[in-house]
Amino acid sequence: MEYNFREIEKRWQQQWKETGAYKVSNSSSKPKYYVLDMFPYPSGAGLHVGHPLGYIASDIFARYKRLKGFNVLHPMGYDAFGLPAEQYAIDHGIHPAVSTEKNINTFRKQLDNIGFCYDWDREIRTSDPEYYKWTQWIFLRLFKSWFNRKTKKAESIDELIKIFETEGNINHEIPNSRFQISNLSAAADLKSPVFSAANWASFDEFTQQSILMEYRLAYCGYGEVNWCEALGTVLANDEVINGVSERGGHPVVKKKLRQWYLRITEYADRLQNDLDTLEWSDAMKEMQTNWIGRSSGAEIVFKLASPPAPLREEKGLGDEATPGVRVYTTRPDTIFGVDFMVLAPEHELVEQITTPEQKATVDEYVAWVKSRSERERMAEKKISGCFTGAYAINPLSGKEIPIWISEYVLAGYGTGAIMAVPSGDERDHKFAQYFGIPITNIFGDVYKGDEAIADKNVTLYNSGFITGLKVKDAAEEVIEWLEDNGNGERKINYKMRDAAFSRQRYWGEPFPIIWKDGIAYPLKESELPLELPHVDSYKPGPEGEGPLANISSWVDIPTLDGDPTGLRRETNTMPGYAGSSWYFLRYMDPHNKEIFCDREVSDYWNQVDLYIGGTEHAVGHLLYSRMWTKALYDLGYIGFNEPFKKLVNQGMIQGSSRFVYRFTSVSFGNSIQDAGKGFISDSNEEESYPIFISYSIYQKYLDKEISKRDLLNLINEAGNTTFIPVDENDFEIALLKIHVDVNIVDGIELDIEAFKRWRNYEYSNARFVLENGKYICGTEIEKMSKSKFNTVNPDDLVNKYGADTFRMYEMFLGPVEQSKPWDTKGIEGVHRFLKKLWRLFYDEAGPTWTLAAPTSLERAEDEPTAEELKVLHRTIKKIEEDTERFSFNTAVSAFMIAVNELTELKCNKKSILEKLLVLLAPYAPHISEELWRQLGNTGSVLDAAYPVFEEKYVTESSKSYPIAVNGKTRTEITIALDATQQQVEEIVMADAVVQKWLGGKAPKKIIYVKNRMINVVI
RNA sequence: GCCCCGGUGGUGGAAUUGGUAGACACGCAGGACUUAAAAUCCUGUGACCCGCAACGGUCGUAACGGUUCAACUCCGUUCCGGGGCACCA
Repeated sequence: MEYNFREIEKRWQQQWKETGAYKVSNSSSKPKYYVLDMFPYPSGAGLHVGHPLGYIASDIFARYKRLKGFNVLHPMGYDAFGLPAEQYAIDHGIHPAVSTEKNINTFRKQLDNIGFCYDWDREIRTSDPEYYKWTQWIFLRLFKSWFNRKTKKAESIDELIKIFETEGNINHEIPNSRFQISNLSAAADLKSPVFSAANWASFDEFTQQSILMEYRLAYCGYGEVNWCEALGTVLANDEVINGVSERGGHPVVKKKLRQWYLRITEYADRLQNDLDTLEWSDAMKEMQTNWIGRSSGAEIVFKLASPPAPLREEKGLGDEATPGVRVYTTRPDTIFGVDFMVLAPEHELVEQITTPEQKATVDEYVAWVKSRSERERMAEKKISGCFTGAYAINPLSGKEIPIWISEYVLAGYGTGAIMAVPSGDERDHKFAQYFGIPITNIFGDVYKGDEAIADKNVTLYNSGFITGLKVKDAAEEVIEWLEDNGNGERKINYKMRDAAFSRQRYWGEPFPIIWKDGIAYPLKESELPLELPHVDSYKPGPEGEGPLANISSWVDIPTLDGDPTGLRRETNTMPGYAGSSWYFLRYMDPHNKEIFCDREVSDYWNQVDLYIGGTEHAVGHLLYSRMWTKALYDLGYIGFNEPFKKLVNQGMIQGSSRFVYRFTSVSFGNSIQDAGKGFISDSNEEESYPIFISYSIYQKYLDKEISKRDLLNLINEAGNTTFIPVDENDFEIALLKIHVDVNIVDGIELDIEAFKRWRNYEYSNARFVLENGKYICGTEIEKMSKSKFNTVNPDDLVNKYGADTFRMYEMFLGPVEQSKPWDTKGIEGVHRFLKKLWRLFYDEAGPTWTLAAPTSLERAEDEPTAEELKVLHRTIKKIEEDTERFSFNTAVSAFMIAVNELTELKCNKKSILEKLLVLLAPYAPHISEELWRQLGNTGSVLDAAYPVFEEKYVTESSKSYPIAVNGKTRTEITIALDATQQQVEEIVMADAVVQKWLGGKAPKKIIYVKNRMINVVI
C-alpha cells in the first residue's frame, strides 16, 4: 500500500473537525498551557511560506503539551483593521469590510491545509463590532483612569477628583512637563501649576476637564504630524523621503493636530523593571530597554551671561526674564569640562537669545532644519550647527561658554539642550573640532587630544572640587552641590514618549467620545459598540481630519427633533495596535457579552505561556500590550500584570529572487537607439522584440571579460537586429534587471516556454542571448514579497507533498529563530523520510497490518530486542529535549535517524513503532494518526500517552574514546566507562599509535575527561 | 553615526556546559533493479599531499592575534552580510 497522503490528510482533517478534536474547555482538572501566535493581518496576497513558520512551531509545541497532559489553549484570529484595506478601497471602491472578509476566507483555507490544531470556535477579528466593542470599552477605562505616582498604579479618575476637592493637586502634580491642552497652558502660568481645593472648586467645567485631561491614561493633546497638503492627508514617517511624499513627491510639512495619546510614559519604570520576570531573549529585552531608555543624571541650570543689550531692550526684557537654560546630562561629573552648550534648533529660547549679528545665520539654519525629517536628522553624519552669539555661565566654574544650535540635539528629549563636553563625549568632540571651539581637558594624560574619553574608570583632573575623584563619586558630589545651591537637581529621564493613539483614517475603531465646547464626553457603556458608519468616499476630511469627518449625519448629533446641539463625534479612529493590545485576553472568553473576559476565566488561563512571533513587533505591539495588561491589572480586571511569559522570535524567511536582464537601448553620444522601437531588421519595423541576456554573459560584460562590442554582436545575433555603433568607442548599452517569478525557474535555469507565457504572454516574442543553450538567472536574497515575484505558496507544496511533509520541511530548514532564505529543493528528503516511515508498516509484500488484522502476531508481538529499545529510547530523549528547547530542526533529523536505524534493524514491532508515532504526532499529525489507528488503537493519537524515557535501555558500559596527542585526535580506543585514571593511562600508553607519536618520550600528563575524551600531553 | 543578530563543505544546517568539526538532509558522481523511465536501494562526497593500496599526513568553522592540555564555542582587533533606530547627551 502506498503512502497516499492526500487521502489520509483529507480524511483525518475532516474527522478531527467533526469530532471537535481541537475544542478547548475553560474548565479542566489538567494544568493549563496557553500557546499563542502573533495574529496575522489578512493581506490580499494570502499566505506565503514565510508565514506558517511560527505557526507550525507553535502548533507542534501545543500538540506536544497536550500529549504531556496539559489543557492547551491554542487560538487564532485576525488583526483585521489596517491601512492596506483602506487603500484598496480608495483604489477599487470595494468596502474594506468586504475585501477583509474575502482575504480572511483565503487565509483560513490556506491555514486549514496545513493541519493546525486551532480551536476555531474562539476565532476573533479586531474589525468585528462584537470585538471592538471591548476595545472601545477598555479605551474608556483608560480615559477614566490616571496614574497615581504615589501608589505607582492606575486608579479611577473619580478618586483624583476627590483628591482635588480636598487638597488640590499639591501632592499630585501634572505629570507631563509640557501642557498638551493649549487653552490651559495659556490660562495657567508657568510649568507646574499647583492649585488648592478652593481653586479647584472655583474652576469652570472646561478648566476642570482640561486639567483632568492632563492626568488621564488616554488623553487628548496636540502633536506634530507629517502633513501633505497636495494629498490632503497625514503621512507616516517612512512615507516621507527627503521632505517630500513618497507617492507623488509632494512637499510635506509638520502640522499640529489634536491627537489622542496613551500615557505609557507613566509605566516606563514598571515596563523596565518587569522585564526581569520574563523569559524573553536578551536581544528582545535589550531592544525594549533601549526604547524605554531610562537614564539617570542631573538637570542643571546655566544662567545666561548678560544677554545682548540691544536685544533685551528691543524685547523689553529685564535680567529676571532670562532665567537660564536647563540642560539634562547623564555625566554631571564632567561639568568642569563644558566648553559650549547646544540647543535644539526648535528650542523656545533660540529666538530670544540670538544676537542681531547672528540672527540671519540662525534663522537660515533653523529653517533648513525644519525642512528635514526626523529620519534624516537621525541618519546624518555630517556635522552642522550655528552659533547664536549668546553665552551661558557654568554654575560651578563660573566660566562663560558659547551657546550653539545643532540638529543633533532633539527638542523632544530631556530639556532640548545639552552641555557639551568635548573631552568626554565623542560627538561633542567632533563638533568642537569641526567649529574650532577650544577643548578643556579634564582627564589629564589620559586625554591625548585626538578622541574623547568615554571610559568611566578614569580620574578627573582640572575639575575644581571634584579633581581627583572617580566618575561615580564626582557625579554624586556635583548633584549634591547643585541641589544645595539651587542650580539643578537629580533627574531620571526616559527616551520613551507617550504613544500617539489616533489616526486620521476610516478603517479602524471609532472613539466612543463626543465633543462639546472643547470638552470630551465619553459614551455610556450601554451605547457600545459605536459602530463604524458606512461611507462612500474614503477621502480625507477637512483640515487633516479623517474620512469620518465627511459624514455629517454621523458626526453631528442633533436632538430628537433634529435641532443642532453642538455635539460632535470624535472623527479620529484608533491605530492598528489598539485591537492587538489585548486580543490574547479575548481568546480566553471570546463569546462573553457581559465583559471583555470573565475574571474567573482569565484567572484560569492566566498569562500566555508561549508567544511566538517576529522581532518587528519588538517595541510596538509588545510594549503596548504590556502597558494595557498593567493598566487592566491595576484596575482589577485581570490578575496578572505581564501578558507574555515566554517569547520566541521566529526568523524571517527570506525570498530567493531570480532576475533576467533585458536589453533596453544603445546610445551613441546624444542619440539613443531604443530596443523597443525600430532598428530591427525583421520583416516588420514596427514590431519589437524584448531581448534578454543570460546571467553569466551579463556578468562577464560587467567584469569587462567581454567587450561592449562583443555583447552588441551577441545581441544582434540573438535578436536578429542591426544595432551598429557609429563610433566603436563611444556607445553605451543599457540593460535592465527584472525580477522574474521564481516559480518558472528551475534552480537558476529559466523555463523559457513558461517565461513566454508569464504575465499574460507579455514576453511571448522574447529572444535570448543564451549560454550553452540555457538561460541562467541572476539571484539575490531579499524580503519575500509579491512585488519581487519570489513568493512560494504553501498550497502548492501541500498539494504536491502533503501537509505533514510541508510542516516537517519548514522545521527542518533550520532553527526557528534564525532568518534564512527559502529553497524548495530539500523538501524531497523530508518526503522520502515519511515514505520510509510508512514502509516500516508496509513492506514490499503489501500491508503488514490492516484494520482487520491489526497486528501480525508472529512479528508484532515479538519481544523487542535491546537494540530496538535503545533506538526508541534514545529517540524519546532526543525528541523531548529538542522539542522543549524549540530545536525543531534537530528533532526532525532525530526522527530520520530513528527511522533509518529501525529500517536497518528490520523492526516492525508494534510496541516500538507505536511509541515512535506518538513522538511524531506533533510534527506530522496526519500520518501518525493514520498509522496509529492501523495498529488497532481505538483512541486518537492526539491524546495518546507520551512515551516515557527509561535510562536503562540506553546505558552503555564502554565508550570509544578519541585519543588526542597534544590536542590533535590521533586514534580511538574503546574503554570501560568506569575506568579509573590509572587504568586509562595504562591502556593509552600501551597503544601503538600513541607510542608512535610519543616517539620514545614520556608524556607530561594524560588528561582524561570521563565520557568525553583523552588527551596525551607531551 | 548608534544598537542587535549572524558568517561552518557546492547548498540548508549539526556540534546543548570549551572536549572526535561537518550529524541529518539537498545536490553531485558511480553502481543495483528496469527494455526504458519514475520510484527504491547501495557506495562515495571539506580541501590538499603521499602512495598500488590499507593506512597515513597537512590545512580547515570570515581574517588576524590571545587564553587553554584542548577553541566553531571564551577574550581582543578587523572585514563582510542581514535587521532595527527616536544622533538620547
